[in-house]
Amino acid sequence: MGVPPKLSDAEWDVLKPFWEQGPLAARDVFAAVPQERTWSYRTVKTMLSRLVAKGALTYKQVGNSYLYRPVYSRGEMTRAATGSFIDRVFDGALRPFVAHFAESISDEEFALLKSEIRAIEQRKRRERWPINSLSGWWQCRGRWWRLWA
Amino acid sequence: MGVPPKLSDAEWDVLKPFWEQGPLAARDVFAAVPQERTWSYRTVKTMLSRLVAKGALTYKQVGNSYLYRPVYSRGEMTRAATGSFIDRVFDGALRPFVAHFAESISDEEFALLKSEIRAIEQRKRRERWPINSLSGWWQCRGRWWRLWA
DNA sequence: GACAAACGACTACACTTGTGGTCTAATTGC
DNA sequence: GCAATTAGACCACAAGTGTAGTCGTTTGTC
Repeated sequence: MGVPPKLSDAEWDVLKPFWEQGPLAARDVFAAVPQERTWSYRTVKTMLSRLVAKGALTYKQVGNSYLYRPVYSRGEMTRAATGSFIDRVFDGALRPFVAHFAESISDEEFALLKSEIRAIEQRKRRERWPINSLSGWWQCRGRWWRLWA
Repeated sequence: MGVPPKLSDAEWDVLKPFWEQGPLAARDVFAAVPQERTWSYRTVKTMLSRLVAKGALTYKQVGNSYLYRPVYSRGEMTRAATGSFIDRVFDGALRPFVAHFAESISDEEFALLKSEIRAIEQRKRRERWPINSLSGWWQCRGRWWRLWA
């Protein structure tokens, strides 16, 4: 529980792979981080520790390394981020945000927006973001480890 | 010229009054800043200097004080901020942003969004944000000063 | 003309962020 | 069993941010 913490730019890049790939060890995150970020492995480690300190990640010891896992779903994090962004830039007012947003996009994007709206209207389904399909097991060092008992 | 700089949370609060009220002196900004910010006048001064250093404000000496003026319009700043936000949180992809956004809002907000879209579709006007109506003159210390010759 | 008020310049200082290094203990390969 | 690798713990350091203080000069007021 609690509220999703605010993340910096770099921290978002560290967190995103988790939502796509499930729980990861430090070395996996290092491999998954965007190439534009020419980070050293150490830097990734620092990021992970900070994200744990902030409450965005938890970890579980597996063998002699940590397997990290996000605390919040992508939906929760983006919802919080979008909210605080609108607060900061638009004083929390949705209307100018929408107005500005809808105006600054291209015609194609605008068409996309409309069709998206229509689609959402029709099927009001949840779970648009792929939720980590955690199998509950993880292979490492030739063994299988049980996760999140 | 140039690209709008990135602003911190507090800096947005300092900049907003300019777009609503036109050029301001430090004391006016101090008066205009949201009350939640229980800033000292000194803090506002520091913010102003930093915004000048960042290229978000310019100033002109008027009497013995500075009259500050934003370099970019609100539209330019919000466009830049929205872009970098979508980059950070949604990897620059508009579609998930729209999808997420449209899904996380309430029914009323959703209706508002649709009506806004329809309105925008009909009158594709520019200038949604009130542009500073700079008179070119400013009163201070009992005299009128010519601005931005 | 003197003095207080106001203003800009410069300084301070703790916290966060971006980036990465050292040290030591555990693990693994041979 | 021992050396090489790898992991986590802890440390470093510059830039940016939030918040404000001091100092010297200008200016409005009496």
